[in-house]
Amino acid sequence: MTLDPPAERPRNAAATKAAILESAVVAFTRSGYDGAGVREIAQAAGVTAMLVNRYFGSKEQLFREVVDVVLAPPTIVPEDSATLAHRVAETLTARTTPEAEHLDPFLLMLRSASNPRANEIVRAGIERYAGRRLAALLPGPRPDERSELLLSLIAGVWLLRKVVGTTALAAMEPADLTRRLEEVFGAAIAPDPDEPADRGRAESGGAVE
Amino acid sequence: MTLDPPAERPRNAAATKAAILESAVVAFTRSGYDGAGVREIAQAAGVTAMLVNRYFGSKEQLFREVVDVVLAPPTIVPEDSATLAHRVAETLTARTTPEAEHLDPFLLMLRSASNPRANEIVRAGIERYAGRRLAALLPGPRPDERSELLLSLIAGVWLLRKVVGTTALAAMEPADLTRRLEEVFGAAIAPDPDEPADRGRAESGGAVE
DNA sequence: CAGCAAAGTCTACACTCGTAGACGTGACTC
DNA sequence: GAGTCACGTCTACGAGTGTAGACTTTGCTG
Repeated sequence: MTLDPPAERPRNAAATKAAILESAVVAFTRSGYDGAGVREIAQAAGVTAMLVNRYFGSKEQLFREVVDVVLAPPTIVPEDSATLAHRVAETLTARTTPEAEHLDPFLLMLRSASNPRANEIVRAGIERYAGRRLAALLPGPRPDERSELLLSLIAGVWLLRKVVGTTALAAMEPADLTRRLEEVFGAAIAPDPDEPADRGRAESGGAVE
Repeated sequence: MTLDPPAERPRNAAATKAAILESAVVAFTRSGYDGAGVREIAQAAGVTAMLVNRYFGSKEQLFREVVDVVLAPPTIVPEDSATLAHRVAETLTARTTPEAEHLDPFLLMLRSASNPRANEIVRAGIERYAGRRLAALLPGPRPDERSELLLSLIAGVWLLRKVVGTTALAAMEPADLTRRLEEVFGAAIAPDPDEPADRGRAESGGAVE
């Protein structure tokens, strides 16, 4: 758990700032941008609310840094695009079981979608990190469209299975769900469903930097 | 548009209550449960904030009625399960184009997901209306699982394409998106991907490993 | 036309939120 | 060991929220 009891930290700006940031990640992921209060974040970090604004300028700036921190490391680490659908399906299933308490970036996105400012910050982050990184793994034309489509499907499963918590989907047998999601994701990222192959073929293999 | 200018309505309890409810549908769908204020809802209906509580008891009760009103009519009206994937894909694509301003129940769900109370109300509504109705159309075993899975995928597309607004997905060619979504949805609701057909058929024994 | 219950409004309360400025206090340097 | 500057806290403000009770006005009915 990331719930430190007030750990009597000696005075250290860097450590305190890191503690606040970590606490903010937890709070924003659990309650969303509007749902998490500055005082609550500060208390979990063992400081006062004012220090949050002193180090991060404002709640919005803090959220911006949280999004960066959370989206920067690769969430999905696929080795090759062949087994991508399977691996994503497997990971997603595991992280969205009722018992799991994984703090996923998707939760942060879902729970902050109601606030327009936070939403815009998340959108920029998604495109800059997850979308681009995923698109680089997809062969065929228009990889960005298929990568964002895959992200959207993943987000949807997170939403209904873990946030909203609809019963049938939440209680679904992991093996069954994984197998079915693999089919679904495969259809989403397949190079071409049935359209002629000449459209936008030029950029195949164009690795991003 | 549902934005009435204060239309000088004569005193009529039923009409006023209906106006408040309609205004609440718009406000909650646009801003979510927390984002929409009682005063704002009342003003759009041409009344004072107090009247809202007088007629609906509380904001939460109002939201409950809104969810009922919004989820009761069938959003997706498929004739048969064969063309279901295609029709859903088509409708979803049309409603999530950047130009469209359709107030969809999915938006209400997405934007209210951050609030636990509202979330629970939405969950109950989804299961009671959309999930059950959709499941009735799906042949094969465990239709509830596949119906909720389809709903989750739809929600995900709504989220990224219309709420978050990621660029590639939002700008995607409607025909391309429809075609691809049809494949995806087809994989989600297909009676059985590759598992033997005897599983889940006889659930009286409950021998699910 | 008069009366009266219903429809609608006004004022106000208790609370939470993010944030600004003034004020202690700790740890490191000479 | 004393000075000093960064680190951290305290008090408080202004705006916003949902809601309760007392008040006023309207439309219907006799």
